[in-house]
Amino acid sequence: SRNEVADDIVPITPANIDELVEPIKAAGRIIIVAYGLTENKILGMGLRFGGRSVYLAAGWEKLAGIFADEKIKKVGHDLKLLGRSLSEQGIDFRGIDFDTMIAAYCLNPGKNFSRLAEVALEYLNEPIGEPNAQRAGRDLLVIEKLQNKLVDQLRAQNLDNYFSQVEIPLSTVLLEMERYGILIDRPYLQQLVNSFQDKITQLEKDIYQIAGTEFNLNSPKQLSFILFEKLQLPPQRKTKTGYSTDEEVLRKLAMVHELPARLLEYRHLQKLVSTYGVSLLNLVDSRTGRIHTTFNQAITATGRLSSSDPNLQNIPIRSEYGRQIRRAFIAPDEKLLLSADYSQIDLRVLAHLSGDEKLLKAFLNNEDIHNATARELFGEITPQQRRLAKTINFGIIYGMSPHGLAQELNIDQKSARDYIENYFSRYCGVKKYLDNCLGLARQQGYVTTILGRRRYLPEINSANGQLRQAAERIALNTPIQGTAADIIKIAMIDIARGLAGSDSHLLVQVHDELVLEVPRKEIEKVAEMVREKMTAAIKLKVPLVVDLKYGQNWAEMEKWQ
DNA sequence: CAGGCACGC
DNA sequence: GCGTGCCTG
Repeated sequence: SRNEVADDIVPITPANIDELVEPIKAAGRIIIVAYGLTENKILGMGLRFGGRSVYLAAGWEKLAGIFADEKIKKVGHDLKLLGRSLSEQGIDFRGIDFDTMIAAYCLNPGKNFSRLAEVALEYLNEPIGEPNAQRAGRDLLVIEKLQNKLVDQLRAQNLDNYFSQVEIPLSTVLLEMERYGILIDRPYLQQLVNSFQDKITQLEKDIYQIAGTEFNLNSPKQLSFILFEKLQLPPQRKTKTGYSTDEEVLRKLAMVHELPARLLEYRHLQKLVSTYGVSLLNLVDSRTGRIHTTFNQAITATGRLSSSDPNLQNIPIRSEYGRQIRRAFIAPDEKLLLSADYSQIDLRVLAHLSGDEKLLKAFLNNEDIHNATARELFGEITPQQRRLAKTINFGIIYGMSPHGLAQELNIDQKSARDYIENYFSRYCGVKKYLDNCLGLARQQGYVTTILGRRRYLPEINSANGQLRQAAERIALNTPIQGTAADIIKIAMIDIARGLAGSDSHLLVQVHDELVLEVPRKEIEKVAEMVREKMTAAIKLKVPLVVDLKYGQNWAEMEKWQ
């Protein structure tokens, strides 16, 4: 049957491409495969429409009108990537209708379906060979068959709406965000890198002097020798390969020796320079001065997005030096950055899913949730008790064990267990809900989010205690984290629609935060629209609260009302 | 390529 | 709990 498929595809010379336009329009639907997308180029492209397949080795710009036409439905595998590539060549891409990567991800987000071959193997039990001249013809038919199969399975899991109304529209929103990019203040960032680099050089000198020898500061192995053998400092913790030299360890050692203190600062600055300084500067588009990340829509097991090249979801914020990096993300003069983040969305989701009376009441009264928890658990709200309550709240969301909580709070496991027991006796709705999650997970082999997306947990009944407990934490965390992800996805689609045709743009999503670029004149209108779309994305038993900020850069922002 | 480490939510 | 990325060896 391979030959039959291979014969099915017709190579088209650039001169004849124009003749495809009318038939494609008549078909109204086109399956696309593209090869060699890596270097902002395309090596070849297969198209299938109206029951026939063609292969183009060049000349697809003549089909720009087809690609840009929203009414012509596009079917393929990772179409956002194709859209990015076409965009580099000045060709707009609209009308994403079905994506086998995203469909397969919706059905099983725990698996890697980044390549068509992996989806074909899973759902058609059909291996895909090495690329060759006939590859496109076969891939087009594979996608056609896969679509039918995946549509059936989505329907069977009642995910067809979620797929077509959330994930598919989202892929276009993400494509636009990637294409638009976020502006970088390059001279500022370069200057900042230089000044950090000077500090690093000085710290290196100091550390070598204190150690009495030069060594590679970036090597935990060499550092471990200096700290624990040469200087005879007390090791705190072991790793697989030796003694740990992580931040927690160095903090302890810093109390008895000055080298670890310097090293902490060195590591911090080195991290900022290498991850957020140099590499960020290298990724700025020289034409636009902007950074164009890639949002991965089909990577995480919980349904969150991820971001890479560069990762804009882990830009520093906590330390002062870190905030200086963040300051390099700017709006052009006539515009502002608008940041909108969900307040405590995870705990609000937990309140909704569990129906716990105390948690619901705290949010309905718009209380500070960590204060409310502190009052409930300890009867008082000292800063210390609030911190404790906050850590416990985080622990609940992460399905944290007594062991994990003990480590986080630096207390013994017995005390940690007491805290957790106390929490569950006060918030018994939460306790019941989490127990029920575990029961369902064990019985069904999966857990679900509010929109019905599943995450399978093959290890949930494992005889291996470590694996089983890890699966149990996942079972507790995924419905919460995954539901929060569902909610912000809906909000993004609604906001993008609200912005259509305007000069305001979504730029970045950071799990519970959206960053937009907005003309100064529109800031009030857009801020209110964003708040409205985010709070109304989904109706929960508690209100969704959104905090808005605006400013010329991503670090220095003022509250919006 | 795995491990250690560190940045974010 | 969920990611990405730098560096070393």
